[in-house]
Amino acid sequence: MELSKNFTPAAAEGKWYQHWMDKGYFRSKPDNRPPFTIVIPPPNVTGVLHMGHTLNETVQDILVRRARMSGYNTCWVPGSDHASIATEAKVVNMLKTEKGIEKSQLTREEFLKYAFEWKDKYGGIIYSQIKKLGCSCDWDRVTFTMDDHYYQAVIKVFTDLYSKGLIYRGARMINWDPKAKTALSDEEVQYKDINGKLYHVQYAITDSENNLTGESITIATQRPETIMGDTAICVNPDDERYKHLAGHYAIVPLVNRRVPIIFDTYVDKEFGTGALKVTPAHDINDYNLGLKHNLEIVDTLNDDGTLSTAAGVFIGEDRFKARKKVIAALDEQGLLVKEQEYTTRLGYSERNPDTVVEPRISTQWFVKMAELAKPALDAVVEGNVKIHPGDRFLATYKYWMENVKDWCISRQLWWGQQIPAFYAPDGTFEVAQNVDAAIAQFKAKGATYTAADLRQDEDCLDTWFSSWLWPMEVFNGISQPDNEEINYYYPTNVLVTGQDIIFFWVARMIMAGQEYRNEKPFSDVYFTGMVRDKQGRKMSKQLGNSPDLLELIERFGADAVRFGIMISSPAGNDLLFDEAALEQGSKFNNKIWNALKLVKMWEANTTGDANTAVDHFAIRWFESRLNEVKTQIADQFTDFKLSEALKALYSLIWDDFCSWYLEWVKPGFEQPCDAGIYAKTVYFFEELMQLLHPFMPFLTEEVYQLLKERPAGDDLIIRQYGAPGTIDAKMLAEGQLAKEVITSIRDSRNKHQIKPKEEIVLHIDTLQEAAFKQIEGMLSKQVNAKAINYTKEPVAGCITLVVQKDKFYLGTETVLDQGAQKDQLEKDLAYLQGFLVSVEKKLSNEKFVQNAKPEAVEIERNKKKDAEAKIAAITESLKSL
RNA sequence: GGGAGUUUAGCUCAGCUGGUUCAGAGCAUCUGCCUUACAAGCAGAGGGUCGAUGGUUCGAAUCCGUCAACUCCCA
Repeated sequence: MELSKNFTPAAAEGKWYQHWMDKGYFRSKPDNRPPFTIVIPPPNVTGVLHMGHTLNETVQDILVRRARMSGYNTCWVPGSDHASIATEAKVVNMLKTEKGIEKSQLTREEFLKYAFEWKDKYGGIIYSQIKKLGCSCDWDRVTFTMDDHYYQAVIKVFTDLYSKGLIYRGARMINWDPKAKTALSDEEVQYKDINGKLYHVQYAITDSENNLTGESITIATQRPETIMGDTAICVNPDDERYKHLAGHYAIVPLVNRRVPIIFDTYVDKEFGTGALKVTPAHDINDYNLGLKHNLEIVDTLNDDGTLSTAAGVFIGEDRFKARKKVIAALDEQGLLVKEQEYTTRLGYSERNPDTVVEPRISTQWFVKMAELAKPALDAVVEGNVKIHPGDRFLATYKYWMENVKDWCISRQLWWGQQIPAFYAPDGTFEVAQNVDAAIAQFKAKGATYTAADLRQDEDCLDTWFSSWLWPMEVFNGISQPDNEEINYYYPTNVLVTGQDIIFFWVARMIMAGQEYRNEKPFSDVYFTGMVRDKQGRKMSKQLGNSPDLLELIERFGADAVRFGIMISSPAGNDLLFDEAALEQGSKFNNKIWNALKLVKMWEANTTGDANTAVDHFAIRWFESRLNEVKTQIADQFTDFKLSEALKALYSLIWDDFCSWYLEWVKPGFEQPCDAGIYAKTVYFFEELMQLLHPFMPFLTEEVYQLLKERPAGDDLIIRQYGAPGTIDAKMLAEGQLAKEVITSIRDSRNKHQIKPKEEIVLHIDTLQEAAFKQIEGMLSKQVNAKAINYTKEPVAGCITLVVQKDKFYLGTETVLDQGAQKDQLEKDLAYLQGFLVSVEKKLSNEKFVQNAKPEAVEIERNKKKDAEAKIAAITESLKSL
């Protein structure tokens, strides 16, 4: 069969993915093999694949494919999460722009119907993209966090934790997203440095009798629009400036509220004016002060970020517009003393990045974390769950777990699991899996209600409250504990994810696993870095520096994309994405393709018996080299050093196999290929494709199938790895010597400007003639020598060079520049002499000889001997010039 | 403000518990080649005071202290 000039990825990708699917190779059912399980970090159902996913999925596919070829029953579960805030925002937006419907016009049921329609329409896009990448997920297992069984599992866990006292409802200061009108957890707030202003505002003072003293106190605030919510002024008790104000009051401007002056060491004397206005409803620290000093709480904001009636002024104005108006009003009244530039950090909503989060007091549902965190912390600290790379993230994990705060899990949204709390008209409530159970619970307490009397909590649960069950519930491990699958697949083997969700997700999954199965959810966590552009900037839609993945696959092929992303991705480090790496990948494709073409050319013209053992230097050498790399790669996989494993393979294939091995066994022009050598070469090629398969599945399968006729079912994807054979160190050293000799001679030819086509005569002065005799054929071909002679004397009129301890003389037609030759040799000599001096210095140092390990001393002695021998060789050569 | 990490060739990074000619790889650069698998290629080459500075040691890119720059996480 005629092979195309270059490898064409698109055809191979479609063909083999379909073949693998048809054969059911991705499907997994429990059997008696050991399982290797990975659950995909569920992407957002409305999302499309970006570079971060690509890196993630590629890593997972590499691990899964390698495990599949190593005797494991591999199961990679795909799926997505419902992403409540993001999806609800998209659906709301779509309803408004496409249908002109406001969310407020719809009932919950109607809205959810639209949301599910949206999900059905867009939810599958990401799966087809993951397939394009070649990922070998078990597509019969696609799971969605709003599937019926999953929904039930979440409700079950909620009611269970509630009954254990681990979930409670309470009023707390929470992070409020005024755009989405929902609470956020601490992890959903992102802080940014902002240039703001500090406004110094004067408050009049009254004494305890409510008489103006004529004095005033100046506070500094970043948020003048909240002063209408002030319920105290706080100063440090040690601050001499304010000591006399004990028992006095201040008058809040604009609203003329009389508030006490309180004293607390919390206030920093140095900051601002040393006087703090306290607004318990709108600042977490003020809130805590308020609790301590029993202050009134005046909430001056509505849920959409506008001023409430409680503010008294500028009612209905947006908080930022109100700020400007308050400043103007204060200025007008002469109360604004000064404005000061000030850098501060503001919290923004993760899901609405342009929206400043508002601290707000509200009644929400919380998970008590301390108790759940303990076993989850131990699991990691004791090494039961191993984090890669190294302990870099261990410290972060530990810190968070030891200082964990309660988790706010209620969201004022509809798209998600509705909180199963049922309220009676009198305000009492029961948490139960459904309304009937709630009625029964009420009844047990002596209250009789019908379903119509009860009202279910309007809010839904945080998406992470469903995601934390992912490794269990994808196998129905919560909804049907102890089913065959959960017992077989759980705990899973590896979780591959971005380091940015260590708290959102990883920590909480470990908590849930420990709580519900008393077992870790996975043995290893592999954190990938962030994908950045080549200038090191994060990829983002705003910058437009995020490439279109499908377009990249179209241009370079999936294998090249996988190669490019893995080769530049050392474990845990950020990845600087550069198309040059993908180009390198497609060149690698092509290199392998051409090697295949070369080998196929030999196939048609072989001679001899393929079954006769062949004793060829190149074969013996490559066998050892292959085994060496196999062993190395096995270790690298154990350490999750995938990038290094790929580099090792790249070099093994390109340099050792293509540049050396194939050249060494290549038959002469129009000569037949020895059948034994041919068979061995095909075998090596297969082994290489097998090792590379997890990284570049399509190309390797294609080449494997083309190398020879295969019976049905002989597919590379399921071919099992054999144990690495023996590594012959002597063989490796001889191969190394051969390569070095060839390279040095070629270098000499180059330096002396001998045309590639010109043949030389090679004279070798060596003590190990036998070693060179066995490689004469390949040696003369590689340096273009017409004859090889052995000598014990310098050969006049030749280029002289020394490799290790052997001397080589190149006889040539070209007239040589003796001066240049001499210069080169003298340079080498000078270097060696300097080196010798340093070694001798070391050896003459008594302390070194006494203290160093005997091996180290021995090594130095050998270095000395080697250097002396080389110096002798070069000196001799110089004499002959 | 608290914590963690990084700093090695023009770029991206390897270099494990100090000791082989230890200063490496890939990409980029330069030179010579259309050699009958591959010019998306072949054959070669050049390039670095290992962030700075002290110390430990017979010996430091490697261990310790201080400083500087950058990155990330947390408040």
